[in-house]
Amino acid sequence: SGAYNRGKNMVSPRRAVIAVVGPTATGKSALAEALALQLNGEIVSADSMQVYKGMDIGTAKVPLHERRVAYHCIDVVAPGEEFNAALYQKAARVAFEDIWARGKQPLLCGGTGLYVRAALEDFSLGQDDEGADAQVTRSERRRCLEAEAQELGPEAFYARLADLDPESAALIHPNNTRRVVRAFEWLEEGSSYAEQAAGFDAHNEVYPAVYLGLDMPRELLYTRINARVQQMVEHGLLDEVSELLRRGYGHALTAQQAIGYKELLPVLSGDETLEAAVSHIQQATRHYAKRQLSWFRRDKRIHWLDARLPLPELTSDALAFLSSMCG
RNA sequence: GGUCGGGUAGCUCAGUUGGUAGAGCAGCGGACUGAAAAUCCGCGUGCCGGCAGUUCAAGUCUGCCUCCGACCA
Repeated sequence: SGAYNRGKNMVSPRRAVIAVVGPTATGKSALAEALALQLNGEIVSADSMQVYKGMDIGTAKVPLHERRVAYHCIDVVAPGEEFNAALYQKAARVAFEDIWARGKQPLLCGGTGLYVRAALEDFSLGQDDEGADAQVTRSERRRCLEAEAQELGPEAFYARLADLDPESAALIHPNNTRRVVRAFEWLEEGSSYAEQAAGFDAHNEVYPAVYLGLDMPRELLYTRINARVQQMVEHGLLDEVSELLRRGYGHALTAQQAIGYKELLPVLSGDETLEAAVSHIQQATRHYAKRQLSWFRRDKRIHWLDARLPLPELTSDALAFLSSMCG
């Protein structure tokens, strides 16, 4: 993490990142853009799905022709390519430095809590990969561990971790095989999950930040989510998915995870009606919003704003808070 | 008008030979450090349609009433 400290440069309020966070469909992009216009800023997306090219409608990217400020960390890889929090951490920090170097204000905006923390905090994600070869062996190792988990079954796989590294195992639920896999990876890297977890709550800032959160009553949020999903479909989400399929990304790791994409595959293959898929997408998005809230709610640094307010009012509330923070 | 089904959690339904009810989904809460839009965990009192009867004991049996559905007139 030392690599990312800016050394002698004193941290001044002017150098703080402004972060806009909260659940989906709450108006983060609009607020971030309004603030960017006011503050001579540029936007760094903190969204795990907007990094993928060609996934536009379903990830609610602001359309190119509507963007009034520069965006970063959007469209950085193809849907078939591997991407993760470590790569995001680097990309976001490069973007911050670049924006500051041009005398502008970075605004981090997005709903992927892990990415927000990875960008701003002293967030160790393990050893660096060295070149493309390291990348290959890393995913090979992971596949190996997954195969082992598959073969042994979740209980026995977990028991193996409990044997090798009881402290880490104690922090992970036996059913959470994905975390168990990662715990083995930490061991192979000469550390351990438990060792890392000790610092999880520290919130050591690498980049000082001011956090703005957007939220609204649950019922309204869900109404907005449902409407937005409907709108995405009307704006051609189905075509977007079939285009990704045509380009061979149907089995891409990411496309299979993205809400709004995975649910439309059975529609294209004729196994499900569009109507049914839409309600599945709405459902999944509501669940997602809940998970986002439970991530952000426990972060006491966030200053929450009422997302129901019209944009001008919301913006001036945000600006008032920011100036109170910066003196 | 008659016959047969059915009325149990917000929804779909289970409920064994009578012992005062439980699944899935929805909803709510939580965790989270290299897949994170992922992955995982926790939370189930509801006049069992109503009234009466049989019984020590009724969601469960009987009668009447009521509502929904199908069929017969």
